[in-house]
Parts: sequence; C-alpha cells; structure tokens
Amino acid sequence: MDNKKITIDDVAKALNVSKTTVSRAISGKGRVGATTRERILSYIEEHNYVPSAMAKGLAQSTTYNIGITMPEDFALVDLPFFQKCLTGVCEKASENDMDVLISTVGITDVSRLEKLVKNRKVDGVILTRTLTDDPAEELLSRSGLKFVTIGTGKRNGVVRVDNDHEAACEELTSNLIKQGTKKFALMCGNSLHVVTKNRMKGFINAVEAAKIPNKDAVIFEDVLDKDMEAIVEKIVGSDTECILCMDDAICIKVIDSIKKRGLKIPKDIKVASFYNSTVLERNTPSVTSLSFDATELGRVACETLIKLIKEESVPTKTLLKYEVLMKESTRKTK
Amino acid sequence: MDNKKITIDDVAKALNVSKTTVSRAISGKGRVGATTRERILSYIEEHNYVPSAMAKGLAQSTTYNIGITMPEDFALVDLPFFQKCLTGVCEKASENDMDVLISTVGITDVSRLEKLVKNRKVDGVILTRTLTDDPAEELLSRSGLKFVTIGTGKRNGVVRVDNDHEAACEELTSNLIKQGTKKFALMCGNSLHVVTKNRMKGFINAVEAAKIPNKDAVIFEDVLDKDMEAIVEKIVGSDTECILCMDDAICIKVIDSIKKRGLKIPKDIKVASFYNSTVLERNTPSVTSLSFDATELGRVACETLIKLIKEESVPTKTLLKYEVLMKESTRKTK
DNA sequence: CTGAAAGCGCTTACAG
DNA sequence: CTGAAAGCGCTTACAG
Repeated sequence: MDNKKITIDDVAKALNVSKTTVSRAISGKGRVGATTRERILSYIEEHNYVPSAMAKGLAQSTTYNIGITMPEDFALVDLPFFQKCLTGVCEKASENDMDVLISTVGITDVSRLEKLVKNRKVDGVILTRTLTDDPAEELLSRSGLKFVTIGTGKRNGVVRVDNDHEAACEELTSNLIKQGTKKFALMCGNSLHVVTKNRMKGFINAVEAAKIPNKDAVIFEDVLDKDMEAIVEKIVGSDTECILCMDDAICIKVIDSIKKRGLKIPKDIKVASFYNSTVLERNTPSVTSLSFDATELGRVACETLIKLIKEESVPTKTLLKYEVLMKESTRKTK
Repeated sequence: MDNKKITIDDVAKALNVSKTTVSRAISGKGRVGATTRERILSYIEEHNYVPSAMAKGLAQSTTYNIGITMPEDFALVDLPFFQKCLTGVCEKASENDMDVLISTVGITDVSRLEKLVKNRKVDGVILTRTLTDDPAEELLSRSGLKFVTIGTGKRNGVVRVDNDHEAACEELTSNLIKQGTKKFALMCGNSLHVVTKNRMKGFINAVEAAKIPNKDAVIFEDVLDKDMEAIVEKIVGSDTECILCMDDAICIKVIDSIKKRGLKIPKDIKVASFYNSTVLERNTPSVTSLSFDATELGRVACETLIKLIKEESVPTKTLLKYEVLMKESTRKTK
C-alpha cells in the first residue's frame, strides 16, 4: 500500500515538469496552467503523494506545529479541564492543518518548554495555566515566540483567553444575596494561581455592591486538605449561612466534611462552587455552581494563536461566556 | 536574550572550523580533537546554540517526535486515564529527547492520524485505546510505521502493552469466592472494547476454577445508562449476592441506583469494580476494586516504542502489575 | 583528526 | 505559464 515514499521529484519526473511547477500546483501559489495543474493534482491523488512536513517546514522556516503546555501537577483533582482544552485545541489545529505538540511544565521547571522553543519545533505555544509569576510566560515573552495564555496574568503585552471568572463569581454571589443570604465563608484555592484572585474579586464586587458589612464575610485563603476539618468546624460553629468554594475539589471536601458532621445541605448550611465538574453533578443534593466550557476555551485559544502566527491582529484579551447553575444546595429553606 | 537564531554555520565560521567538525563535536559521532571539541562545546554553551530539530530531522530522516492518539470519545467518563498515560509518555519521551504529538481519533475516523503518518511528522505512534477491529491499528500496520498499542487486540504482529486485566479480574473474583460469595451479577461495558472481553475472561476463569454452577452467574452485556435502573431492579429482586462492575463509571451508577432503593452496601448487596478511580475512592462505603497505574502504562509504552524505533528487540506483549483493593463494599456481613 | 561536497525534500526569488 | 538554481540547516560518506 504505502510501498516507498514518493517525493516531489518523483512526481516532477513522472510528469515531465519541474519541481517548481509541482510545488506551485500543490500550494496554489504562483500561476500554473490549468491543464498542467490538473495533471499534477490527479497524479498526486492517485499515487497518494503527501509532501514531507519537515522539508516543507525547513524551506519555509515554519513547523506547522503548535505547542501546548501540560502542568505536571494537574492531577490535584480529576478536573478534566486540561483534557477538554486539549480537545478544543486539537480540533482547531487540525482544521488549520497544524499539529499539536505537548510539553510538560512544572511550577518552576520550564526546561522542557525551553528546549522546545529553542529547537524551533513549534510556531507558537498555548499556555494552559497561569501562575502569578509564571516562569513559562516569562520564558516565552523573552523568546519572541508567538504564544497565547489561557488564564489571566499580570504581565503586560500577553495575549490572553480566559473564562470570565470575575463576572461569573460576582453574578453567582449576587444571586445568593438577592435570595437573602448575607453571611458567607469563602474557601480560596492556591493564591499563586491568578484565577484565585479573580474569583475573589468577583465575590468582593458582589458583596460591596450589596453593601454587606465587611465582618459578615469570612475568607479562608490557601485552604489545604489538612486544614479542611478545622475550618469547616469553625464555620459551622459560626453564623455563616453559605460556604462558597473556589473550585470543585474544595467543594467536594467541604461537602464531605459537612455530611460527616450530620448536618444537612441546604437546611443547616448552604454550599456553592465557583467551578463545575461531573463529580459535583452527581452529588445529592445537586450543587449550585458556575459552569464553563473548557473545550471552547481551547478552541478560542488555538484560533487566536493561529491568527497571531499569521500576523493577523487579535484582541489582547478574550473573555468567554459562563453559566450560573442555581441548584438544590443553595435553595431557600424558609 | 534570544536575539537572532544562530546556525551551525555561524559557529563553524566563528571558530574557523568546518560545519562537519561542529556537527561531530555535538553529536559525538566521529573523531574530533579534544581541544577542538572543547572550544566548540563551550562556544555553543556560551552562545546558546541549539540545533534546529527540523534540519537535523530532514538530514537524518527522523523527526524525534512520537505521536499519541487521543480518542475523541474519551469523555464518556472523567476517567483521568488518558491524561495519566500522556504524563507517563511525555516523561519518557523527554528523557529520550523526543517530543510528543497528539492526534485525535474517532471510533471510525482515522483521517487525522493518517495524515500525520503520511506527513512523516512522527517516528512512531502510541495507540491509547484498542477496539476489537481497530481502524487505527489497521492503518498503522499497513503504513509500516513503528507503533505500540496500549490494550489488547486480536491483530497479530502488533506490539502491545497492557494492564493484566484478565489476571486482575480473576484474582478479585476469586477473593470474593473464597470469602463465600457465589452468586454474581456482572455488568459489562462496551463490547467493542477489547478490555471488556478480557475482564469477562478473568471473571469466568475464577468462576470455573471454583466450579460454581453456570446459572449462578448472570451477565449483562453492553450495559447502557438508560437500562441501568431496570437491570438493578432485576438484580436486587434475585438472589444475587454481589454486583461486579467492569469499570468505575458503571459502578457509580450501580451504587447510586442501589442507594436510591434504600438498600445498604454491603449488608443487602455487595459491589465491586474492575477499575479504580478517585470518584470511587471517596464513596461511602469504600469500594472494592482493581487498581492500575496508567502513568506507568504510558511510560512503558513509550519506552517500548523508542526501543522499536531504535530497532532494538521488544517483547510482543508486556503486561503490567495491578493491585486488588478489598474494601468495605464487599465486607462479609455475617 | 578534519574538510569539501552532496544530499535530505521542499520553496521561492529570478529569469524567461 | 514554466524552469534552473540557490537556499532552508543539518548529516554523512568519501577523501585526505
């Protein structure tokens, strides 16, 4: 079937034309006689010729590859976030005849990514997670390579695509306030992640807009698994009406801890999450949360990167839609 | 920092040697005077020269890339299986100075993979899922490209790496039998997946070894979500002592369904899963299951592929270890 | 130990 | 509309 690899030279000779002409017929650049083109195209079709991506790349100094980083520590939760992103990215890449190449990055170790960049194996990269001071972002900025970041960071001049966490958190919180809830406890995630700050901001916006006294909200930063029990203990002993969890991983633990105490949600205390997941979906009671589309995030990031590579203009920041899902876990109980 | 790209020619000229010598100093192939080598290496270090992967690839007709397929339908469950595999693969690839390139594949649509192969963008590929009649496997076999398959299939001459599902299922089932359980209901997954057959085989081995009458085991094939309730209804109405679920997705639904009926696990009925997951881990009661290491699977698959690429000999089939985790959900109740 | 030269498989001014 | 030739940045016989 795939006997030997056939090259542009083979088809040129077989057809008694020059490689130049073959190349032009394929790429569509430059004029080629209609009949000549036909002959070439059909020969190619028939003999199943596909140009070598490497040779083409070398000649054009392009790789037709984009890189995507995979955080080494992703597995903190089974958030299928990265995988969905990846799916979206692959989809768009493939539509544009590009391939996607994975590079792992640690919190501080970006050596693999660095090599990829210097290797010139990619035309651009997508960063799937942003830290407050992100070494990967720093590396890419310096390198001059095109890149887009998923998530929000503080570095200037970086093209970003993100869920609108801030607006989403604000809306969810406002909904709860309108419903009569006033005393919140906010369980925050890793403060190294920029998203944590955005969520916090959204929450604070809502609280301030509603003129809720400061002392009514209690905020726990960098909540760790090992402190979970103590924190929940403290909360349920106070007059807190609703626990807001920054993500599904935290939320699951909070729920477990509450159940363990024999308390009922939402009767004894309400719970909501600033991030959705299937684990949350199958919980009883169903839990109020924010829902984002990670696949779409991947798609948009990839589209943006490709435009960037083609030197087309792109918005510096693209914020995506979200949904607020009000469920059982925050139902009014009286 | 990264001003302009420097090439092998630049360093050759700067050092007044030939490109040949530079190339040899870098690759270590061919003799080079010790002092010359030193000069070259230190110049390179200092000027931060990294050879172009494409040019190198073209010259050697190698890509230093391996491809890995990502099933488009992975999201059936949030099994982090693929992601863990990917992590293992990236780890080993990186140790060998190779990069990994993703290609999505559908159940029947392998056009993307096909393009990758004909493009010559990869030196080999890892298939992360095998169907009974796998078009991807078929495509790769024909292409002559090196590849290794994760999972078990029926096609001959394919190099495979897999969890030892059969042995694992047999051991788990035997354990339960020894414990006195005799009447099982087996909830099977998609019969297009080869793993389903292997699990079935393991189960049957155990049952036959124990000489349990055939009629004592009831097997439900291709269990679908929509039939779940009816099936569980039927089972709990019978004298079944234990429900064996082929994977965690099925198991979760079975557990939900049992709970919904107000029945207690393991008092009223026992439950076990032939596949582990974090979702199962956080269940109360803890559930008996098989535990496999997907990251290791990725690592071994990648190592095997790289050996294959280097024309080293590899075993046709590598089976990995597993653990049987006996938990609450199958505890003897009397 | 070291180099000149051809080659990997394409693209793209330049010329006609 | 079409070609000869140089070039992309490496490697590798071949010769010395």
